[in-house]
Amino acid sequence: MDKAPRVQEKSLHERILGDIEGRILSGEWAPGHRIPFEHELTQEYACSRMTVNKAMGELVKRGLIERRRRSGSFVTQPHAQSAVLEIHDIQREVQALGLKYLYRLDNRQLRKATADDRRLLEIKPNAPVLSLLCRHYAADVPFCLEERIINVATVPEASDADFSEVGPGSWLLKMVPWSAAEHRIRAVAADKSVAEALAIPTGSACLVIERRTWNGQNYITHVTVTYPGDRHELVAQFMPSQQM
Amino acid sequence: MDKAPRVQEKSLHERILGDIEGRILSGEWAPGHRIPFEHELTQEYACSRMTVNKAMGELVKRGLIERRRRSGSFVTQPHAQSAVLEIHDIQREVQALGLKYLYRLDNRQLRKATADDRRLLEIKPNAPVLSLLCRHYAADVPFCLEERIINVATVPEASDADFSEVGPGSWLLKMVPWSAAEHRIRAVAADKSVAEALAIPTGSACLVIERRTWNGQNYITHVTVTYPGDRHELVAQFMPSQQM
DNA sequence: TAGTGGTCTAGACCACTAA
DNA sequence: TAGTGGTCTAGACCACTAG
Repeated sequence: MDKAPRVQEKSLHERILGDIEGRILSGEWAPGHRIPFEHELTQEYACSRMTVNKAMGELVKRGLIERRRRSGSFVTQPHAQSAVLEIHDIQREVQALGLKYLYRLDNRQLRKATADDRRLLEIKPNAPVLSLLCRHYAADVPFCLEERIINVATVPEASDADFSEVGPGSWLLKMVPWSAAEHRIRAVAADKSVAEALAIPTGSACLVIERRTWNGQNYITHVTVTYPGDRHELVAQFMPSQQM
Repeated sequence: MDKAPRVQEKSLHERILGDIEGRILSGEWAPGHRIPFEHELTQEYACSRMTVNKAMGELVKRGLIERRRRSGSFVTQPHAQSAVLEIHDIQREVQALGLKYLYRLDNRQLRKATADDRRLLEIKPNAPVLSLLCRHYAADVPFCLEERIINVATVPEASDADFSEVGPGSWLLKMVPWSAAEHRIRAVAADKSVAEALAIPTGSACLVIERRTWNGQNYITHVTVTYPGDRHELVAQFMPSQQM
């Protein structure tokens, strides 16, 4: 079959996807509505079933429809919001703000895992961990405080790195592949030591991001990053999925 | 028996996807590495190009590879961490904790947009907005404070709803389709009015989530939810993208 | 210009399940 | 049992771009 190659047009499956998504988001097709069968769309768009199927598969991934064999495809009920939160490397983050970046290592300690370490990294007693305390500065003002433990068994090279020049976050990102991370985000009042480290009043509101990174077998590292609340903000963009 | 086992076997494109993803995450294929051409994978897996192509397309969406015509497909540089942050309906959130949920509307006002409203919703001067102030309780203790404005032009039904029984969040989720949302997350110290509303000391650290929801054409609503910092935590799980 | 990926076709068989 | 979606095939043409 010949096709008219028109310039600068969306591909057909994108157009089908967009049409249906538009009808759902506009409310024209309410939750529960059965959308046309693949073979009907095949006729409507004068294309093969594979092309329709690709669009439908994407709608499923975006959570807009559910498909049931023998029944058809149905607009889903409104779902919980999920947002994509981008958590950047701190150095990049500061430099993206156009500010001078400075890193400083305050403490470095190679030791046996404490009870806390064991809980955070889920490792055995006496397993070696590298404990780091460091600060990141933006324009010579403390930007955030980083408290990190590294599971040395999973990153043996870490025990040789001194982290006096390069932050452990950037170093790990380059050295270690990881496959999953858990984040916890909360607000806390700065205690005395945090307040001193960040040069803010004791009791100030701080945004704390806790992150634990997993390589598929073990936890690699646990980090707590504390930002002065009035100087930092996390931005998350909801997207149905990835754009096509 | 030669018959395939009842165990749910992955489809072929999922297996290809998993194999390649595994090699990338394990570091076997470092960033910049060129992965086999489609026609090579076609031979390796003894399948058609479409099947390989489906897996490759998914790897692109997950941000693990980049593809260039005439050059091939390459493992991308380590990317910024992105995490999927689920933001739930507050009622569900409280009930999921096994606590009694109570909702209370403190203030409801239909008015012309102020300068602030215009900035937040990107609407014209004097456009009508519905302004709501309400509180959510868990086990009879204030759980969070919700300050919301609704763009009445996009949700005319809102001007008739009184929101004395149902929270505007749940109501909107049911009534209005939306396609995008922006979130801002920060830590702030409770001012006097917030402190009173949440029954916490003035100056306490609070986690603030600001969200603006878009229907593809206009902003529908802007909401600021304030949680006492010591009673709430956001949890985000990193995932490469959507699971297949 | 040659080789890659992007897209699409016109079928096919199968698994699942509502009727 | 019949009809839906899930997956796959063995081609094809085209756009893009490195060489």
